[in-house]
Amino acid sequence: MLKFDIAKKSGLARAGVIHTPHGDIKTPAFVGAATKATVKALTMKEMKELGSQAILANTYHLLLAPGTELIKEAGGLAKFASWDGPTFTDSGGFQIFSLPDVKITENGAKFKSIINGDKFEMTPESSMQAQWNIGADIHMAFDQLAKSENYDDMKDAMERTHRWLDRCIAEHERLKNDNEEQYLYAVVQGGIFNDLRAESAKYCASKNVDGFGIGGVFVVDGMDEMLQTVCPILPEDKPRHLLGMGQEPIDLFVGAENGCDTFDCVAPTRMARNGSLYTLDGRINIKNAKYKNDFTPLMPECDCECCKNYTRAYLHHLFKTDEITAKVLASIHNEHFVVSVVDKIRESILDDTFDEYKKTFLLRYYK
RNA sequence: GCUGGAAUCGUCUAGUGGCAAUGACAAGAGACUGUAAAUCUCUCGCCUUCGGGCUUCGUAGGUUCGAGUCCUACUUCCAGCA
Repeated sequence: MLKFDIAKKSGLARAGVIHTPHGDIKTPAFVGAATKATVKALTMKEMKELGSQAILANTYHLLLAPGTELIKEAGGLAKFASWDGPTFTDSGGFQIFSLPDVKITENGAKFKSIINGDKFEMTPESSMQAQWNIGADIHMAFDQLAKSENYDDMKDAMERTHRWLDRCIAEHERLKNDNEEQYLYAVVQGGIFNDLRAESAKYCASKNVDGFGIGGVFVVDGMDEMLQTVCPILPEDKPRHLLGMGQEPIDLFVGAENGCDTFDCVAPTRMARNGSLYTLDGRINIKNAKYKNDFTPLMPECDCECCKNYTRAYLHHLFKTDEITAKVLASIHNEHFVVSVVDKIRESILDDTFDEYKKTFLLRYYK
C-alpha cells in the first residue's frame, strides 16, 4: 500500500507527504505534465530547479512512441527521462474524450494512432500492462471520460468506468511483483451530476486501491460543490489527485481546500508556449504591443530564472521573433508559478493561514 | 542611346474586360484545464444606423455599359545590346 502521511488537516484540506519508491511528494503539490515523457520545452534539470516534485506521463502517447517495452528496457520512465523523482502515468482514458473517432465497447476503446493511423484497442488490462512497463510510481485506472451532458449517457460511462476499475485492479494484482512497487489510483467519474459523483466515489472508495483520481472535472461548472460531494466519501488516509485541473489558480485553491492532494495540468506549459503568462495580477499576453518597451521583470515577486534575469520587453522580442528560448523561459515561469502557488497553499495549511492566503491571492489575481 | 520586360494593401504575390481585388508573411487582438496544440480563431483601404456608402492596383489621358486587366504618353525600375 502506498504510504501517505497527513501532517495537518484544516476542514477538508490537508497537508501531507506521499512516499513513493522514487521519493516523497509534499502535498498539496502540482505535478508537471510530461505527456510524452518530457515536459514540453523544459529539461528535467529545469523542472527540478523550478521546484517540481513529480511528473505525469501519458500511457496512450508512450504506447505509440517509443513503445512501452522500450521504456521498460530503458529502466522505466524516471530513468528513461532522467527524472530523479516520483512519476505518475495517466491511463489513456483522457484520449477517449479528446481524440476523434474513438469507438467504445465493453471490452475497451478502439483508437486510431495519431502517428500513422493504425487502429488498435486499449482495454483496462492493456492499459495496466502498458503502465507496468512504463513503470511510473502511480498508475491511473483506465476510465471513460464522457462528453455528454445527458444523465443516462454519463451514468453509462460511469458504470463502465466502474466495471473497468474491477478489471484494472485484477490485472494490477496479477502484474504485481514482490520486487517492484507500483501503485494504482481509481478514478472517480460522474460528470456534472452530483448523485453520480457520489455513487462513483462510494464505488471507488470500496475498492482496494492506493489512491484516487478525480476525473472529468473541467466539464463541471462549480467544481467546489462536486468536490464537497466526492472527497468526504473517499477514505481520508489515501491521496487524491485532481486530474487535469490547474489552468486557473482558483482551481488549485478550491481543489486543495476540498481535500485534493495533487494536481496536474497541461495549461501552464501550453499557455507559456502561446505567450500567455501568469502574474500575480492575472494572466498577460506577452506578445501584446504594449510590452515592447516594458523593461520590468515579467513578475517582480517571482524568483524563477525567467523573472530574475529577463525583462518583459526581452520576452516580447523573443516571442515576436519566434525564438525557441521564448518558449523555454515562458514555460519555466508558468510552471514555476503554479508549482509555487500550490507549495504556498501547503505552507498556508500548515500554518493555518490558508483562508487569508486564498483571499489575498484571488482578490489580486482576479481583481 | 536602342530593344525588350515590369510597376497591385508594410513586404512578396494572384489577377488578361464585371473586383475592394488572391495567397503568404508581417502587424493587431483573442482562445487554450488528465497535450493530435511551438496550436487554433478573428481583424487587417476609409466610413457605416451593418442594409450599405466612398476611394483604390506608378502618373495623366483614352476605348468601353463596365478597366488592375485593352490603347497612348510620361515617370521609375530590371535585363540585353551599344
